[in-house]
Amino acid sequence: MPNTSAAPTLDDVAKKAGVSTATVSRCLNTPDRVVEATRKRVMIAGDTLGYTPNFAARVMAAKRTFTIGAIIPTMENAIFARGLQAFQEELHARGYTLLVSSSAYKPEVEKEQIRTLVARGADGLLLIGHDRDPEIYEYLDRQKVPALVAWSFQSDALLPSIGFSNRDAMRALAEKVIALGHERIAMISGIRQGNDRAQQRFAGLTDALTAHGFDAGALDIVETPYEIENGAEAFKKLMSSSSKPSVVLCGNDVLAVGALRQAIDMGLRVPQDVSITGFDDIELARIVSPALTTVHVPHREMGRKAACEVLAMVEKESSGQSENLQTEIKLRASLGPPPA
Amino acid sequence: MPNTSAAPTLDDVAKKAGVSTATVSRCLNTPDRVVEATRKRVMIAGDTLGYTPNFAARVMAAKRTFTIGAIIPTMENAIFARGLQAFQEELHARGYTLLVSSSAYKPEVEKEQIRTLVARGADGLLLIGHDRDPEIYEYLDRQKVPALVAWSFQSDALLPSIGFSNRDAMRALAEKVIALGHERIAMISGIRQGNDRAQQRFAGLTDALTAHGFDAGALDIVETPYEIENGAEAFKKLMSSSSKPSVVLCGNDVLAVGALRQAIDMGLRVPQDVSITGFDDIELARIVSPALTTVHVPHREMGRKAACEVLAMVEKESSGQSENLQTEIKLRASLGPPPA
DNA sequence: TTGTCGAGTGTAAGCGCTTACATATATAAT
DNA sequence: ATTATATATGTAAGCGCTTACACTCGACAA
Repeated sequence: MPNTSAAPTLDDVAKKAGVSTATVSRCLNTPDRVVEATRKRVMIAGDTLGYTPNFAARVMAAKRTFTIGAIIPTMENAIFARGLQAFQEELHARGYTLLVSSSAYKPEVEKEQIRTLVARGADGLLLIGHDRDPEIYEYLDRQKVPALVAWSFQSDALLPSIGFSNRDAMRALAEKVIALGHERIAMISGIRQGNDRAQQRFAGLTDALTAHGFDAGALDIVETPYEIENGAEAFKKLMSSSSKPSVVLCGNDVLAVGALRQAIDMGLRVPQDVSITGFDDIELARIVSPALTTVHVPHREMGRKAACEVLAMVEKESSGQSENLQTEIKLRASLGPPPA
Repeated sequence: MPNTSAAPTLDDVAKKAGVSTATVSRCLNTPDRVVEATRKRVMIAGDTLGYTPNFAARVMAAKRTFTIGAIIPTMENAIFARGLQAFQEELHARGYTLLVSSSAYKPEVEKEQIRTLVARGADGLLLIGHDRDPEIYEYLDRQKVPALVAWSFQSDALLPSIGFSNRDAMRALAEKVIALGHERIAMISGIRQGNDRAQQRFAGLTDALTAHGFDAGALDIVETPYEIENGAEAFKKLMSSSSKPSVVLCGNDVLAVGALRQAIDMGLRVPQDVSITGFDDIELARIVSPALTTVHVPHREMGRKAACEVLAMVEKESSGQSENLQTEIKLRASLGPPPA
């Protein structure tokens, strides 16, 4: 009795077309190995039946999913959106599908999601940043799932990375700030624990401070999650300290926008009374007024290159080439010389 | 010979623990059907081996994936982010995983992704809006995959929906605008083709215009993709028309922010010279200055309720209840009376 | 004592596909 | 005509898991 109520299977198509299951399978996977007439018959049978291959079955048999998993810290803002979009576009062009999850910046959530994606047969993984439980690296190794890190370049890390030096970028920005004459410098950082980008950005700032004879240890810094409101709150806190900063460097644009908003709400003029800088150069940075001075990250290039490299690893053409992309400082209105 | 190089399977665990595969499976799925001592032994064996169940195999055997798929038009801005986050949180709390793809507002991409998600065994689907090729509904029906629509409420649609009336909401906003005395009204709409939200928002505006004796046919409207730059460009175009509008209603906040930016760049004061409104009330709407008057959509509530309803459908407790959520007009600084 | 029952575990049959290998048929070379 | 070779298709063995069903064994009632 033919399979009627449930979704049609390859077997149904084979019967309908009067061929074996192998032939149907070949029509789908290696069409040039089937003669035109047969293929046509099979395709028609498939179409009339409304056949869609069962993915799980295919995966089991072929041990390949043509799926790449990506775990990003957040989808709530645009920080990773553009890069991920480029990543996905490149994957799609090469016949792969992207599965995305967000970890909400929580290491244990990330860990769980890595396992989930691997269990789902992801052929490769894209992770953000290098700082995580070493157990995870062992696990990936054991499962033989290639993984690549983005948004952070580190040549000596366990995983290859396509990214940029958060440290150098922040240092370069800090140099500009110092060159303008600022001496009362403060920072609003994201939570550094488990986040190497935040750590490196902080380190970049202290590098510059130290290089110019400042006491980096005395740096006024507030550490807070990457949300606009937190940026605002942190800014308020910094401005109420005894040594009001003349410039606040923020760990990313989201925090900077929060700080900016708060500055305006407090009646401060930016940059006449206080300067504010961001990091990442997301769209938001150009939208706010004054526009944010920030570090431009080549998101799309990073996403695209990461996709190429992950696929090269998956297809065993590469064991993982790292690449350090160039960032660029975007000087915009939110940064000016310190008040006289 | 034991399975050494590859990832450990349930069989390996069974051997190591000295039990049958059935028992290992039961330990994982119905632990209370296995006696304490055995279970412990199995768990230890699994842990030492670093065992992770193979998802595809599990799906094949159990015909359930505990996965819900969602296809949203874009991840590039925050329009769907908050609602999706709530959706995902609720799913996670109920033991389901969310798979997200974005269609870039392209119907054919959405179609392909629906097939992909179904093939991957999604137990249920979340879609945005009602306007799509009927073939898709037939397909979902045939595959017996329950689907729910969000971001748009329509009681007579093929699929149940948890959303709000885009038409009523836009109409209400337009009423406010008209009540302020505006007579030269223009709109920047998203692409309406294949997007019922855009269609309905447009219809809401014409409803209000008609109700107040305006000639809705003469409405100055620019249709453009939902990107900030497009909003800016559209605004420029509108302002160069013979009848400069005194207010521009935008199809969403992203377009409105672009328009606002452009207005400022053109030296126009908002709202003294021109008023601008948005739709959706994403974070951005409160960040820009002046803050955007917009329609507040209960994103989180919608996401959470959609999750509950999809799961009810998946678990056959419901055949799909629709719900019309209330929106609210947020009057902020970007809307004022027309210039004298 | 014997029989009944239920709890705990094992056996083995698939789930829907891919693919190595076997087979059949057509074509070319001798 | 015969054999070699290439091309097209079929056969059947899994992939790693779940689960219906069978089995064993001790507790308990008759």
